[in-house]
Amino acid sequence: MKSSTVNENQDLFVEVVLPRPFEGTLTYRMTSAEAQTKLLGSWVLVPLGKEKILACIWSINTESELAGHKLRSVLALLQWLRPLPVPLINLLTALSRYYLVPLGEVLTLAMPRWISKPAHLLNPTLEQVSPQAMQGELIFESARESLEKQHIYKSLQNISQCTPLVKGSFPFYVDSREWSKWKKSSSLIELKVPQGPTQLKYTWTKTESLSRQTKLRGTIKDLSELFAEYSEIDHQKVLSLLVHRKELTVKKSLRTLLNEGHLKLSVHSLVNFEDQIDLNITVRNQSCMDIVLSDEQLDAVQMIQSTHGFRVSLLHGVTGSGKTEVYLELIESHLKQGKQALVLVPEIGLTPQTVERFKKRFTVPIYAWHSKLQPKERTQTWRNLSVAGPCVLIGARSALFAPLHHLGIIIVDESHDTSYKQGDGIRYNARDMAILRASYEHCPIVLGTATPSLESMHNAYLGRYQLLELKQRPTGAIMPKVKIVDLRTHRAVSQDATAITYTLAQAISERLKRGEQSILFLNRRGFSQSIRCVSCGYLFACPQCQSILPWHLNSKSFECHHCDFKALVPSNCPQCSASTLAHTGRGTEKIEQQLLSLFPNANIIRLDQDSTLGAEELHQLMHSDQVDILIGTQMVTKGHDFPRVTLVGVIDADVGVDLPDFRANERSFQLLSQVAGRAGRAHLEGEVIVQTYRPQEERLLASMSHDYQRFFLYEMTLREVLNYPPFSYIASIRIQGPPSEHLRQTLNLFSDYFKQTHLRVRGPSIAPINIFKGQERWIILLISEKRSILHTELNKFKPLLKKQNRQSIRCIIDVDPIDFS
DNA sequence: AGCACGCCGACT
DNA sequence: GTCGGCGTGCTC
Repeated sequence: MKSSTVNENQDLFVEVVLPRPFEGTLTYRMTSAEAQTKLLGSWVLVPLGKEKILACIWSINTESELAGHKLRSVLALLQWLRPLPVPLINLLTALSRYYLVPLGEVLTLAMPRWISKPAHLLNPTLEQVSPQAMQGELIFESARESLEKQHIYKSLQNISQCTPLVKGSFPFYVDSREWSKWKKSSSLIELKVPQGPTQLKYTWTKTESLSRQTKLRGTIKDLSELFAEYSEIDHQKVLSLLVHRKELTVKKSLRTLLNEGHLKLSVHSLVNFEDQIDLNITVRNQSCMDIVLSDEQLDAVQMIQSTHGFRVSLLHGVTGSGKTEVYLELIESHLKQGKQALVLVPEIGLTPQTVERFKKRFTVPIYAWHSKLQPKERTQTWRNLSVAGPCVLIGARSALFAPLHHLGIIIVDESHDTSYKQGDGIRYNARDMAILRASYEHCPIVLGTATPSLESMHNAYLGRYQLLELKQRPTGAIMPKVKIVDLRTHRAVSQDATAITYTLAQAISERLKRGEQSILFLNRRGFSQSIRCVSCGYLFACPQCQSILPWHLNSKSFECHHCDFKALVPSNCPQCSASTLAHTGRGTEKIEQQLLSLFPNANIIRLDQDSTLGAEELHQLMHSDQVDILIGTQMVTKGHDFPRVTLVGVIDADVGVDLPDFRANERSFQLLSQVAGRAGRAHLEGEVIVQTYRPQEERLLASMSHDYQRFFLYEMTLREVLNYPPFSYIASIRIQGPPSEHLRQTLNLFSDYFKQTHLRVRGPSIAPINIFKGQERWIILLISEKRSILHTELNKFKPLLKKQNRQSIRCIIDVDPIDFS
């Protein structure tokens, strides 16, 4: 990219990525005259077929294999859009290879759907008309010629290089007939892009004397006087100096002068993308001066700061150990150096609170980035970021691809959270990609969590990550006592409240008396109804394939999802012959009813997927004394700090562990640890009651004693024996479509194919949950001890997959899947 | 993705 | 005899 040494008008070849599902880049010509600015990552308008679309420059070459072929030229270099940061280009390229997603699709991650008002761009540099030019191009060409006769065309051309043209924002008058004519003649291209990041400064240059001006009166006279005084003048200033005239009249007169060639319009100051970094600016709010870190926290900060450049630090700290303080401290030091910070959080729900906390602490802009953001806000933030100085960006997954140009540090909060893995579309893991981005940015990254994923901890032990532990709670709060209640021996408190044992009911009742709060946690995620014996805990398994048998309401019988086994429910338990068979999977509403029957006077609120309660409202409610008991699913476990909660009850700690998922135990442990962290965060001692049919399992015993190490060692042994991650690498092939011969053929083809490879193959097995009626979903698991082998095989397989991807069958590769259903 | 080309059913 | 279905394949 040494444009200065390239001869004028010598052709360059640029490799561009288009937001289309193409595997690689496309090559276009570009003259070096256009190439005076930095090109890498720049946004250009290119022709593709008969379309004209926005693309991003991935590389620049002076030679090309395709030279001499029918290469087309870049239409325009859109200088008002800031080029994509180079580390982001590298990240997207790597992501595309790692997850086997076409580059073009990957680009859309860093390219928000610019759905603000459509802007218009005058086609400034048309391709040369070739003999074989299409009809459309000829029409266009003639339109351009007629336009070129007007001086005004040149002016428009200048402007459109620097900012998109939006009707009404012209410095001169354009009537709507003319406008629509241009649009129709396709000399204007409609683009959905944001307007330039800053307002443009227009400068007028007087070229000829105005003596030949025919009607030197009115506004024209005013203007000519103005231009006599100033040889160069800002467009806005013209308007402000002629406020006594109607703006439209001024614009019309300007147009006349322009059209007759008395004036030239040149666009001078572009947006200045070369920001200057302010060192040692004040970033901390005055009101936040008195924060004192504990020795542990201070150590962690110093250890992370001890090296410059890229390094992964795993910050392992129990709930309430003050990880956020560590983040804030680290971020502050980077902000002081004029750098930016990126904070990834798992759920949209806790973003507002986190944002508030950061806003209190820092004077620099704090931006939020999540899916609930309005398109307008999103575009605004995207634009702000591209020119931002020191700032903090807090967001979910997709914030990772935000155009931060001075990234100084990345924080991944709750880094164990599985929602970092995107479950549809481009199935990337934001935690892993964040590490990759940090490596390209040469900046530190901190993975914070109370329960590290086995993969992360494994990496820490291998020395790939720096491990930092926060073992104490600076507030002095002690960890809650955890009591395990064996559902096989403990009876329900009453006929009307079958889900609640006497022990739990007793504990709740105590809190009610003391005016403290309880949280009841119910995890019913992705679990179809099944039947179990409440006496011995026996769960019906398929006699043919050992998987858990789901019970179907419509057939009132068991139907195995992995084979063709079907059976009616027996009246007695096959294990202990008791007649105490009951359905699993109790909903939150049901629990609410049961609680009301027990405590008719208690104030109970429910929080689940279909509850309309926002995070703000919940917070307020819980801090008031209008709530005694909160019932909820996953959501109650995250981020909230409710000081008056002293009891957490887990209704059924076994939900989810029977899923055909080797990470089920890990997730259960993480969930239980997190739930336990909700109890007794302030000065009141907390208690956790866990109801379970399997009190002897390690995930429970370890979480009971708040012993991550114990769980880690136990589970790692299992993973090693079974050869699961982190001792192996997995990819899955998901095949979805209506049951058909073609589907069966595809499944057979794939499984036969993989049997010839070096990969371990499991499946195809049908996914437990069929989302769409009449659709089947199959999964083939591919396992290898070497990541490179897995990738090589997947790449070899990909053409085959693409070929089968038809007739309403969808085949997807999922690298590092977390979701096996 | 969009768009054209291409080969088989119900209509002026 | 044509209009139109979407299956297939290409776009620098």
